[in-house]
Amino acid sequence: MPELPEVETTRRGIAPHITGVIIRAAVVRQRRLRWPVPAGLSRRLAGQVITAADRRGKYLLLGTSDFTVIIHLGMSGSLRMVTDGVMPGPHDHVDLCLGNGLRLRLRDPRRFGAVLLTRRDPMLHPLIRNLGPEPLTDAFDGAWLHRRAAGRRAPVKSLIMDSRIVAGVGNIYASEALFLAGILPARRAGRISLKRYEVLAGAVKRVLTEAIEQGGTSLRDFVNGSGEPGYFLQRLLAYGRAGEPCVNCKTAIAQRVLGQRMSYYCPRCQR
DNA sequence: AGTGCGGCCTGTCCGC
DNA sequence: TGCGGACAGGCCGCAC
Repeated sequence: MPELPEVETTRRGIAPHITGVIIRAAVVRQRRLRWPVPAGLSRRLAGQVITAADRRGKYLLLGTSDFTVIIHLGMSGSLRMVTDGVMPGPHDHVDLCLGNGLRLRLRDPRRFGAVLLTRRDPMLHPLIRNLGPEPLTDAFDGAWLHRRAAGRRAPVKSLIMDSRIVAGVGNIYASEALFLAGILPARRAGRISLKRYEVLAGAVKRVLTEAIEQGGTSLRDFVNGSGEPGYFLQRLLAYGRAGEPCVNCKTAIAQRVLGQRMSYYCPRCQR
């Protein structure tokens, strides 16, 4: 489900309900996610106050008095606030039960998501440590992309989906950004000019910013912390539009698998 | 070091 | 209406 805009939408939705609130307990109905949910989660979190709801790439970082709860939504995960007493569905795997009568509930049918716990600086966690810059900061720009692309023969789409290069760009927004930038997704990363990478970096920032403003993209079941869908789906120009006319030139949008992921592009506008 | 895959899961959709 | 197979928003860990 979620790329950076969907995770950010989730973060903004839940933050007001959880920050400054004490955790009473955790209910774990299914431990087997991407990695096992830590043993003793409820015992360790009971009494902890949530002090922050941050995001790094696609990871949500819930800071508490002594820990950070690291949450990843994988392919099909969503988080929402429910009141105590709302019955869990079959894929509602974890609840954080809060002192204000609300629960933060993780639903994840495919179980590619994760709930982890660390006592240390979360930025040093193995899953976080090697992430590239946040795409919406100044650390991410065309010069950075151009430098990291040097010598790479893989497709540029694979480059911008590599979380070590830039954090949080997934399959939807990679296709969208390349469409906006007029670059073919299959073009070899090492053979693109600095000038074009500057355009691409701008396109990544633009598409992610606009998607956040629209509350993310709901393809199947993405919902924000209140259970509402996002509206960026209606603004997708390439992703999922194979065979439909390009908004610029009317040529049929093409699709092709690159790096095991489906890619969508205009064979005329993108070079 | 960079690249390409298998694998982890369930739900949905499509063609027969 | 049922069934098999392909596919889906991620990404680690491994072999080469």
